[in-house]
Amino acid sequence: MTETVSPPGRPARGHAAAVQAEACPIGPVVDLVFSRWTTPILWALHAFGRQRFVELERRIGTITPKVLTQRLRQMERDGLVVRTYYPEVPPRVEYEISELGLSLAPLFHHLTEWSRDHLGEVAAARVAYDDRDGPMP
Amino acid sequence: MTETVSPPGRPARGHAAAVQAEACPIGPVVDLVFSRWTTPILWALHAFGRQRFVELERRIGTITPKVLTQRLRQMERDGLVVRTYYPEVPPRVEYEISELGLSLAPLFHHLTEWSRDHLGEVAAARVAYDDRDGPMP
DNA sequence: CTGAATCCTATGGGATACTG
DNA sequence: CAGTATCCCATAGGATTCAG
Repeated sequence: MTETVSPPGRPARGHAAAVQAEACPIGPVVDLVFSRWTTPILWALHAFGRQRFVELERRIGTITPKVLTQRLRQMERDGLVVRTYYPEVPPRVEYEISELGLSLAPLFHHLTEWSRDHLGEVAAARVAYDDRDGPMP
Repeated sequence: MTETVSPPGRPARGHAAAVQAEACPIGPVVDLVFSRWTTPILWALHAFGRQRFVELERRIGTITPKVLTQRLRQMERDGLVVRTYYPEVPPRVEYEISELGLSLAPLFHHLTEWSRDHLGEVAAARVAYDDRDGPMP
Protein backbone atom coordinates (compact mmCIF):
# COMPACT_ATOMS: atom_id res chain seq x y z
CA MET A 1 0.00 0.00 0.00
CA THR A 2 1.37 3.26 -0.99
CA GLU A 3 -1.05 5.49 0.79
CA THR A 4 -3.02 4.70 3.85
CA VAL A 5 -5.18 7.73 4.21
CA SER A 6 -6.61 10.37 2.02
CA PRO A 7 -3.74 12.33 0.55
CA PRO A 8 -4.14 16.06 0.99
CA GLY A 9 -2.71 18.59 -1.33
CA ARG A 10 -3.66 17.62 -4.81
CA PRO A 11 -5.15 14.20 -4.93
CA ALA A 12 -7.54 14.07 -7.73
CA ARG A 13 -6.78 14.47 -11.37
CA GLY A 14 -3.63 12.60 -12.09
CA HIS A 15 -4.40 10.01 -9.51
CA ALA A 16 -7.64 8.37 -8.52
CA ALA A 17 -8.79 10.75 -11.16
CA ALA A 18 -12.03 9.87 -12.71
CA VAL A 19 -13.22 8.38 -9.47
CA GLN A 20 -16.60 9.91 -9.88
CA ALA A 21 -15.67 13.40 -8.95
CA GLU A 22 -15.82 14.64 -12.45
CA ALA A 23 -18.41 13.55 -14.83
CA CYS A 24 -16.45 16.38 -16.34
CA PRO A 25 -14.85 14.61 -19.29
CA ILE A 26 -12.10 17.09 -19.88
CA GLY A 27 -10.29 16.60 -16.61
CA PRO A 28 -7.53 14.50 -18.12
CA VAL A 29 -6.79 16.90 -20.93
CA VAL A 30 -6.64 19.79 -18.60
CA ASP A 31 -4.13 17.97 -16.48
CA LEU A 32 -2.15 17.12 -19.52
CA VAL A 33 -2.00 20.39 -21.32
CA PHE A 34 -2.85 23.19 -18.99
CA SER A 35 -0.49 22.80 -16.13
CA ARG A 36 1.56 25.75 -15.07
CA TRP A 37 4.42 25.42 -17.55
CA THR A 38 3.19 23.13 -20.25
CA THR A 39 1.45 25.81 -22.25
CA PRO A 40 4.38 28.20 -22.41
CA ILE A 41 6.69 25.35 -23.34
CA LEU A 42 4.37 23.98 -25.95
CA TRP A 43 3.90 27.43 -27.28
CA ALA A 44 7.59 28.17 -27.51
CA LEU A 45 8.15 24.88 -29.22
CA HIS A 46 5.35 25.50 -31.63
CA ALA A 47 6.25 29.08 -32.37
CA PHE A 48 10.00 28.66 -32.76
CA GLY A 49 10.28 25.05 -33.78
CA ARG A 50 12.83 22.49 -32.74
CA GLN A 51 15.29 23.94 -30.31
CA ARG A 52 17.64 22.97 -27.58
CA PHE A 53 17.39 23.10 -23.85
CA VAL A 54 19.06 26.43 -23.32
CA GLU A 55 17.13 28.15 -26.04
CA LEU A 56 13.94 27.00 -24.47
CA GLU A 57 15.11 28.08 -21.10
CA ARG A 58 15.98 31.53 -22.31
CA ARG A 59 12.85 31.82 -24.37
CA ILE A 60 10.61 31.19 -21.45
CA GLY A 61 12.79 33.36 -19.37
CA THR A 62 11.49 32.73 -15.90
CA ILE A 63 11.70 28.99 -15.68
CA THR A 64 14.47 27.24 -13.81
CA PRO A 65 16.37 24.37 -15.42
CA LYS A 66 15.09 21.98 -12.82
CA VAL A 67 11.49 22.68 -13.56
CA LEU A 68 12.07 22.85 -17.27
CA THR A 69 13.55 19.39 -17.14
CA GLN A 70 10.69 18.06 -15.09
CA ARG A 71 8.06 19.41 -17.40
CA LEU A 72 9.86 18.35 -20.54
CA ARG A 73 10.23 14.86 -19.19
CA GLN A 74 6.59 14.64 -18.43
CA MET A 75 5.62 16.00 -21.78
CA GLU A 76 7.96 13.58 -23.44
CA ARG A 77 6.38 10.74 -21.55
CA ASP A 78 2.96 11.95 -22.55
CA GLY A 79 4.08 11.97 -26.14
CA LEU A 80 3.69 15.69 -26.62
CA VAL A 81 7.31 16.46 -27.31
CA VAL A 82 10.18 14.55 -28.81
CA ARG A 83 13.61 14.66 -27.29
CA THR A 84 16.66 13.98 -29.36
CA TYR A 85 19.99 13.43 -27.75
CA TYR A 86 23.22 13.96 -29.64
CA PRO A 87 26.15 12.32 -27.88
CA GLU A 88 28.70 14.93 -28.75
CA VAL A 89 30.89 17.14 -26.66
CA PRO A 90 29.49 19.35 -25.48
CA PRO A 91 26.29 17.37 -25.40
CA ARG A 92 23.39 18.59 -27.40
CA VAL A 93 19.73 17.88 -26.92
CA GLU A 94 16.92 19.10 -29.03
CA TYR A 95 13.25 19.22 -28.35
CA GLU A 96 10.43 19.47 -30.77
CA ILE A 97 6.71 19.14 -30.79
CA SER A 98 5.42 15.73 -31.67
CA GLU A 99 2.61 15.11 -34.05
CA LEU A 100 0.37 14.53 -31.08
CA GLY A 101 1.44 17.79 -29.57
CA LEU A 102 0.75 19.48 -32.85
CA SER A 103 -2.77 18.18 -32.79
CA LEU A 104 -3.38 20.60 -29.96
CA ALA A 105 -2.77 23.57 -32.19
CA PRO A 106 -6.42 24.12 -33.15
CA LEU A 107 -7.29 24.08 -29.50
CA PHE A 108 -4.75 26.73 -28.78
CA HIS A 109 -6.11 28.71 -31.63
CA HIS A 110 -9.61 28.59 -30.19
CA LEU A 111 -8.26 29.64 -26.85
CA THR A 112 -6.52 32.57 -28.41
CA GLU A 113 -9.71 33.61 -30.09
CA TRP A 114 -11.66 33.37 -26.91
CA SER A 115 -9.06 35.51 -25.23
CA ARG A 116 -9.29 38.12 -27.87
CA ASP A 117 -13.07 38.16 -27.73
CA HIS A 118 -13.82 37.85 -24.07
CA LEU A 119 -10.89 38.72 -21.89
CA GLY A 120 -12.09 42.27 -21.77
CA GLU A 121 -15.37 41.16 -20.29
CA VAL A 122 -13.52 39.35 -17.59
CA ALA A 123 -11.59 42.44 -16.71
CA ALA A 124 -14.78 44.43 -16.64
CA ALA A 125 -16.49 41.86 -14.46
CA ARG A 126 -13.67 42.09 -11.99
CA VAL A 127 -13.84 45.83 -11.79
CA ALA A 128 -17.58 45.67 -11.32
CA TYR A 129 -17.23 43.07 -8.63
CA ASP A 130 -14.58 44.97 -6.78
CA ASP A 131 -16.47 48.22 -7.03
CA ARG A 132 -19.66 47.03 -5.46
CA ASP A 133 -18.87 47.57 -1.83
CA GLY A 134 -19.74 45.55 1.22
CA PRO A 135 -19.57 41.81 1.17
CA MET A 136 -22.76 40.12 0.11
CA PRO A 137 -24.21 37.69 2.64
CA MET B 1 2.05 45.62 2.50
CA THR B 2 0.97 42.23 1.57
CA GLU B 3 4.15 40.94 0.05
CA THR B 4 7.59 42.26 0.52
CA VAL B 5 9.77 39.99 -1.53
CA SER B 6 9.45 37.84 -4.57
CA PRO B 7 6.77 35.31 -3.81
CA PRO B 8 7.93 31.79 -4.51
CA GLY B 9 5.52 29.03 -5.14
CA ARG B 10 3.36 30.20 -7.94
CA PRO B 11 4.27 33.71 -8.89
CA ALA B 12 3.63 34.12 -12.50
CA ARG B 13 0.29 33.86 -14.23
CA GLY B 14 -2.16 35.66 -12.06
CA HIS B 15 0.40 38.11 -10.94
CA ALA B 16 3.26 39.75 -12.74
CA ALA B 17 1.83 37.64 -15.46
CA ALA B 18 2.64 38.80 -18.89
CA VAL B 19 5.98 40.10 -17.75
CA GLN B 20 7.65 38.71 -20.79
CA ALA B 21 7.79 35.14 -19.74
CA GLU B 22 5.07 34.10 -22.03
CA ALA B 23 4.74 35.37 -25.47
CA CYS B 24 2.27 32.57 -25.00
CA PRO B 25 -0.98 34.43 -25.42
CA ILE B 26 -3.20 31.93 -23.75
CA GLY B 27 -1.71 32.23 -20.31
CA PRO B 28 -4.52 34.33 -18.93
CA VAL B 29 -7.28 32.07 -20.19
CA VAL B 30 -5.59 29.05 -18.80
CA ASP B 31 -5.41 30.67 -15.44
CA LEU B 32 -9.00 31.66 -15.67
CA VAL B 33 -10.61 28.50 -16.81
CA PHE B 34 -8.33 25.60 -16.24
CA SER B 35 -7.46 25.76 -12.63
CA ARG B 36 -7.94 22.70 -10.56
CA TRP B 37 -11.63 23.04 -9.76
CA THR B 38 -12.97 25.53 -12.24
CA THR B 39 -13.54 23.03 -14.99
CA PRO B 40 -15.52 20.55 -12.90
CA ILE B 41 -17.59 23.36 -11.46
CA LEU B 42 -18.23 24.95 -14.79
CA TRP B 43 -19.08 21.58 -16.19
CA ALA B 44 -21.51 20.73 -13.42
CA LEU B 45 -23.15 24.10 -13.82
CA HIS B 46 -23.38 23.71 -17.54
CA ALA B 47 -24.59 20.14 -17.48
CA PHE B 48 -27.15 20.45 -14.71
CA GLY B 49 -28.05 24.08 -14.88
CA ARG B 50 -28.70 26.50 -12.08
CA GLN B 51 -28.29 24.83 -8.74
CA ARG B 52 -27.53 25.56 -5.15
CA PHE B 53 -24.41 25.24 -3.14
CA VAL B 54 -25.06 21.83 -1.68
CA GLU B 55 -26.08 20.34 -4.97
CA LEU B 56 -22.86 21.48 -6.49
CA GLU B 57 -20.94 20.21 -3.57
CA ARG B 58 -22.51 16.80 -3.83
CA ARG B 59 -22.27 16.74 -7.56
CA ILE B 60 -18.57 17.31 -7.55
CA GLY B 61 -18.26 14.93 -4.69
CA THR B 62 -14.72 15.43 -3.58
CA ILE B 63 -14.58 19.15 -3.08
CA THR B 64 -14.74 20.71 0.34
CA PRO B 65 -17.10 23.59 1.05
CA LYS B 66 -14.21 25.88 1.74
CA VAL B 67 -12.64 25.35 -1.61
CA LEU B 68 -15.95 25.35 -3.40
CA THR B 69 -16.68 28.74 -1.95
CA GLN B 70 -13.28 30.07 -2.88
CA ARG B 71 -13.55 28.94 -6.45
CA LEU B 72 -17.12 30.09 -6.85
CA ARG B 73 -16.21 33.50 -5.53
CA GLN B 74 -13.38 33.80 -7.95
CA MET B 75 -15.50 32.66 -10.82
CA GLU B 76 -18.19 35.08 -9.81
CA ARG B 77 -15.66 37.86 -9.76
CA ASP B 78 -14.42 36.83 -13.16
CA GLY B 79 -17.94 36.96 -14.44
CA LEU B 80 -18.18 33.29 -15.26
CA VAL B 81 -20.93 32.42 -12.85
CA VAL B 82 -23.82 34.31 -11.35
CA ARG B 83 -24.68 34.00 -7.70
CA THR B 84 -28.16 34.66 -6.46
CA TYR B 85 -28.88 35.01 -2.80
CA TYR B 86 -32.34 34.45 -1.40
CA PRO B 87 -32.66 35.88 2.08
CA GLU B 88 -34.90 33.19 3.45
CA VAL B 89 -34.56 30.82 6.35
CA PRO B 90 -32.81 28.61 5.80
CA PRO B 91 -30.82 30.73 3.40
CA ARG B 92 -30.71 29.70 -0.19
CA VAL B 93 -28.12 30.52 -2.79
CA GLU B 94 -28.15 29.51 -6.37
CA TYR B 95 -25.40 29.52 -8.91
CA GLU B 96 -25.64 29.48 -12.62
CA ILE B 97 -23.40 29.95 -15.56
CA SER B 98 -23.23 33.45 -16.92
CA GLU B 99 -23.39 34.28 -20.56
CA LEU B 100 -19.67 34.79 -20.50
CA GLY B 101 -19.20 31.40 -18.92
CA LEU B 102 -21.41 29.92 -21.55
CA SER B 103 -19.18 31.32 -24.23
CA LEU B 104 -16.65 28.77 -23.16
CA ALA B 105 -18.85 25.90 -24.20
CA PRO B 106 -17.41 25.52 -27.70
CA LEU B 107 -13.98 25.40 -26.16
CA PHE B 108 -15.03 22.63 -23.85
CA HIS B 109 -16.50 20.85 -26.78
CA HIS B 110 -13.23 20.99 -28.67
CA LEU B 111 -11.44 19.72 -25.64
CA THR B 112 -13.82 16.84 -25.35
CA GLU B 113 -13.24 15.98 -28.95
CA TRP B 114 -9.52 16.10 -28.55
CA SER B 115 -9.84 13.80 -25.58
CA ARG B 116 -11.87 11.33 -27.51
CA ASP B 117 -9.47 11.38 -30.41
CA HIS B 118 -6.09 11.52 -28.76
CA LEU B 119 -6.17 10.45 -25.16
CA GLY B 120 -5.44 6.92 -26.23
CA GLU B 121 -2.25 8.04 -27.87
CA VAL B 122 -1.18 9.66 -24.67
CA ALA B 123 -1.75 6.47 -22.75
CA ALA B 124 0.20 4.55 -25.36
CA ALA B 125 3.02 7.04 -25.26
CA ARG B 126 3.27 6.61 -21.53
CA VAL B 127 3.42 2.86 -21.74
CA ALA B 128 6.07 3.08 -24.42
CA TYR B 129 8.07 5.52 -22.38
CA ASP B 130 7.88 3.45 -19.25
CA ASP B 131 8.73 0.27 -21.08
CA ARG B 132 11.94 1.46 -22.61
CA ASP B 133 14.30 0.69 -19.78
CA GLY B 134 17.28 2.52 -18.48
CA PRO B 135 17.27 6.28 -18.24
CA MET B 136 18.44 8.05 -21.36
CA PRO B 137 21.40 10.33 -20.86
C1' DC C 1 -28.19 25.74 4.32
C1' DT C 2 -24.26 28.58 3.29
C1' DG C 3 -20.29 29.54 4.24
C1' DA C 4 -16.20 31.65 7.35
C1' DA C 5 -12.40 30.33 10.51
C1' DT C 6 -8.52 27.39 11.83
C1' DC C 7 -5.08 24.26 11.36
C1' DC C 8 -2.21 21.40 8.74
C1' DT C 9 0.32 19.10 4.95
C1' DA C 10 1.72 17.70 0.16
C1' DT C 11 3.27 19.71 -3.83
C1' DG C 12 5.22 22.83 -7.12
C1' DG C 13 8.58 25.38 -7.89
C1' DG C 14 12.47 29.01 -6.92
C1' DA C 15 17.62 29.49 -5.77
C1' DT C 16 21.96 27.71 -5.85
C1' DA C 17 25.69 24.61 -6.62
C1' DC C 18 27.61 20.69 -8.77
C1' DT C 19 28.57 16.86 -12.41
C1' DG C 20 29.35 14.29 -17.11
C1' DC D 1 25.62 22.21 -22.57
C1' DA D 2 22.23 19.56 -20.16
C1' DG D 3 20.88 18.43 -16.64
C1' DT D 4 20.93 16.62 -11.09
C1' DA D 5 20.99 17.44 -6.32
C1' DT D 6 19.71 20.15 -2.17
C1' DC D 7 17.34 23.09 0.43
C1' DC D 8 13.59 25.58 1.34
C1' DC D 9 9.21 28.09 1.16
C1' DA D 10 4.49 29.71 -0.47
C1' DT D 11 0.39 28.08 -1.75
C1' DA D 12 -3.64 25.14 -2.78
C1' DG D 13 -6.43 22.54 -0.77
C1' DG D 14 -8.10 18.77 2.80
C1' DA D 15 -10.32 18.17 7.60
C1' DT D 16 -12.85 19.95 11.06
C1' DT D 17 -15.45 23.20 13.52
C1' DC D 18 -18.44 26.97 14.19
C1' DA D 19 -22.00 30.64 12.96
C1' DG D 20 -25.84 33.39 10.87
